[in-house]
Amino acid sequence: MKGEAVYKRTYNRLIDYLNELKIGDPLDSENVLKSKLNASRTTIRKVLRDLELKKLISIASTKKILCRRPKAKDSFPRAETLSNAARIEKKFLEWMLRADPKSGDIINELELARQFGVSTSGIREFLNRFSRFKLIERRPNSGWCFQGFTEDFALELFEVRELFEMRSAAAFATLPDDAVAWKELKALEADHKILLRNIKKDFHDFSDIDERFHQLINNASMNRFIVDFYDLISLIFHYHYQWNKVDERKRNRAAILEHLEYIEALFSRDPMRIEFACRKHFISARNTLVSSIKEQLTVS
Amino acid sequence: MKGEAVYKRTYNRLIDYLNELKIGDPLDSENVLKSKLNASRTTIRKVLRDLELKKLISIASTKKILCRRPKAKDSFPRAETLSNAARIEKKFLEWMLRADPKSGDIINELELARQFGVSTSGIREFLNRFSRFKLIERRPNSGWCFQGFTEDFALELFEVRELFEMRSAAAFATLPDDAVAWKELKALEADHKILLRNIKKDFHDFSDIDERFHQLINNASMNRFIVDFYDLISLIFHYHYQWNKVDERKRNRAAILEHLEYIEALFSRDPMRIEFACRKHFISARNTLVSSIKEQLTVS
DNA sequence: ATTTGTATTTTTGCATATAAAAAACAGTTT
DNA sequence: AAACTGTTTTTTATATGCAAAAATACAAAT
Repeated sequence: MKGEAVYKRTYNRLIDYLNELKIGDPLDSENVLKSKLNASRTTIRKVLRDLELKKLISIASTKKILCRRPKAKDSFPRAETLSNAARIEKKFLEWMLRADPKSGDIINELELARQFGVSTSGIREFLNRFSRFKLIERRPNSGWCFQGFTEDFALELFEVRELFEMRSAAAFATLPDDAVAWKELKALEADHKILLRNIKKDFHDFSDIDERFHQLINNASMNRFIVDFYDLISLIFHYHYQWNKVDERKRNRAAILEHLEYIEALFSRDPMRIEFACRKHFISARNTLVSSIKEQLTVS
Repeated sequence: MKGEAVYKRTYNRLIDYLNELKIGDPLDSENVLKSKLNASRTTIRKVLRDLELKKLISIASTKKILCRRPKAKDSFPRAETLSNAARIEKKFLEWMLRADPKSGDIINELELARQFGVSTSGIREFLNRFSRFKLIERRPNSGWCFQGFTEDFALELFEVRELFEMRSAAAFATLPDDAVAWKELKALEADHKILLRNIKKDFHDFSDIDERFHQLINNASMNRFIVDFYDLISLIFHYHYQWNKVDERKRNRAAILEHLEYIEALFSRDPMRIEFACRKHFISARNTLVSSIKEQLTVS
């Protein structure tokens, strides 16, 4: 009744591990595997036994050796390695995109459970965790009320985002010269330039690079609350990118240019320049988000 | 299996309602009672039937009338009107104060469930909700790891708190003259002055007035994320006030004076004065918190 | 000292069961 | 027909059950 996601995940990891070996090579001890694969010895042992049954390895009391190269189909499908909780999260986000619930809509645990084919307790636990994003609100003894991704929501989100990132960017500028963050920023700058050259076909890749960039800056704050808040931003952007396709290439190109200016400002370590570039970027990012919300509202 | 907290709470509320009536008066209809007492009609009906059995009221198909005045012992004890979830929260906070878990300590659901005399699912749901405060962290397939109320934690908390409140205070200053917040601020100012006069005996009341004051300011931000963050601040202060008793009167007196200066600055609507007073208050508040954490560390 | 075999105990993750509460439905009465 | 009450259906809050995974223990082997 617990699902076997951990077992399958560990199994796949062990296969990946075997792929690094040559036939005849000995495997690490159970305890070493345990820490390498991040599972309990109990699970490791179960996997090892099953791999022996499949003649992938041979276990002779003291030494385990690889017998044949694993094939692709020796692994479990990735979907089966997801925990129930992860699966529910995925389904819920997909459902949100499809059903596009509006402010005031009520969601009910039983209905979602039926729709997703999982138990109510799973749904309940997920909604409880998800509520930290303030997109849903519990009504005691009744259901959950959808708060809607409204213009107000976006503006409040951006207010905090800007507040946090201005602070983080300032902190970034004071990092010591040998901090790894500078190297990562250099690498990101290069990636931005490459993407800018290939913008015609690769403009979709921006969302990824955008997240990496802002996350890098926010991490410089060394503040768990600021870093944590970026989870919400990521979620919203992931969600929002799904429906705002108009002018995407043009918008992304403009954003890359802003990022490059922002990066240059960071390298200059000049607080005024940083503040200026950061604020400029946020103004256009906010406008993009807000206008796409308004569009969405007129569509539906 | 659901507990009868809602029933008992509604029962008590209905008793309170009856206390407003004279013997022989008719009660409102079920639907009116439903909205007055904030419960479903189902629950209202159950309570009404039970009150009839106890001869407090008489129900004649169409009209319900009060038969005798309710006595104090007709109500249920307040403790029984708490939901299971609320009870667990209370117990957990008490437990935290007593056990004073340190960074790295592991808490386990089963153990807490046994200790609190509730089911593991109740504990699990609570811990899930509580984790938003970042004081505990889930270890998948293992327990929960206590993060500890360390100096770092306090500093990060204060960084965000200051960032938010500076913003809120600035927003407060731009509220229109007729906003209720100004009246509430006036009232709070008076309360501060009264408390200052009676500081010798009433210094304990400061914690309450402190929360009201900062909450009022933060509400002016009109930002759900900023307002929400104050839940964490409240929790931490409630928790922290329990063990830092040294110099409490002196500290509170100083804080009241800072508040009064801060309030005056708000009334002046001068951004510079506000920023100055706000920052000054936070510096001493942070020092108080940090030094009491250090003290706590040396004690244990 | 590190590994493994084996057995046992504990704890987690998830599903299910059930009483309480809410919501929906259907008559009545005014 | 609007407001009220009686009845039935649906949903939530919580406890319980159980398989999977983790943790523990210890002797035997290298």
